[in-house]
Amino acid sequence: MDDFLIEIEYAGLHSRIKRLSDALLYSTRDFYKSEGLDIEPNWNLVFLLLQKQGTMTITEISEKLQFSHPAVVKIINKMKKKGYIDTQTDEEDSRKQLLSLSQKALDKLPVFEMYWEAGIKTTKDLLDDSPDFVEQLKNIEEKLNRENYKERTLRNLTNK
Amino acid sequence: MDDFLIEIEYAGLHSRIKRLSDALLYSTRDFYKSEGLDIEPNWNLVFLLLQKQGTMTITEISEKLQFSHPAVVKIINKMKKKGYIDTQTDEEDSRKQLLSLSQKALDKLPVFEMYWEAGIKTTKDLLDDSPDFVEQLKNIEEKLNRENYKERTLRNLTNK
DNA sequence: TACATTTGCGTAACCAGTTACATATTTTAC
DNA sequence: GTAAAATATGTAACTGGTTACGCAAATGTA
Repeated sequence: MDDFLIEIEYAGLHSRIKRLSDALLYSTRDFYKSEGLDIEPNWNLVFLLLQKQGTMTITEISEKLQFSHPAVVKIINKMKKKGYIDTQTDEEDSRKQLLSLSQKALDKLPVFEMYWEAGIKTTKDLLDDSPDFVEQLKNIEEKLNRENYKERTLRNLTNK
Repeated sequence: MDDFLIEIEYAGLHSRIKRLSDALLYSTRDFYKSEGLDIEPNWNLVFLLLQKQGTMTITEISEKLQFSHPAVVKIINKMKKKGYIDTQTDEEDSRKQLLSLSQKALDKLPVFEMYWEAGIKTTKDLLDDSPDFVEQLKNIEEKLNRENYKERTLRNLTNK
């Protein structure tokens, strides 16, 4: 090989994870574009959520995905612009925007699902000789939920 | 729990990897800031490279890290602004900028290394009950190097 | 030797996330 | 019933990556 980030072992791990994440993201976007699909990465998450729940607010979605709410606002605004999302203000709480899938979204869903399925198939293929990856990723997520990287590292510093 | 991205299994994996990558990145930045360190994530990679190689060009660094060259330009410009990088133009090829660590960088290195070591310790702790994670990450990287996500997914689409 | 190609690097525009701040509305507490 | 606190959402500014484009210098080739 000759991949410096791998060479330096633990010192390169964060950057490798970012590199992987970016590669998947850009490649997914490229995939949708090359197939002429009017969707973007992450929209599948919103489709899935709204399909399941019917109607949700920005805050509910951001909690479910564990994204910041401005991130969700951005995603939803784009989806609205493409006509996939209907909104109405909650009658009992006028601050809340009730979001749901538009008719156009429902119509296109079967086609989108075909493409998303192909992506899932790819993900499974990528993992088929790494049977513990997902589980061990979950270990890491849980540890970081209990105590984040900064706190842990401060602790490691003072315990030198 | 109640983490939707985990619930939906393979459909949420890319976003989980991004979420993890972001969490590490932001937490690292926060860590440096809270300790009053004048450094940013990724700079350790440049320090390591230049320490090992003495002098490198933008292009060489971008190849080593497998980052795009504009990404490296941005990192180096920031490091220059803080006085950590000396540059001189190559006498044989005036397009090339020869980059090296400044005296200030060399002076501060021992302190920085102490902090980076604490980070590596954290990373090891995060992985200590996930002994296969790094190796299986490498499997994935290698697969994607051979054929990227888009190509794989196009193939999975037509082979339905 | 001159012209076409390649290379190095800088800049602009984009992208998907973040934090910080603002505002309007609702809820709580006295 | 009103003031204070909390909540929902929007917006601005930042970050760290990308691709696309441009230009100057070097290299290859007829």
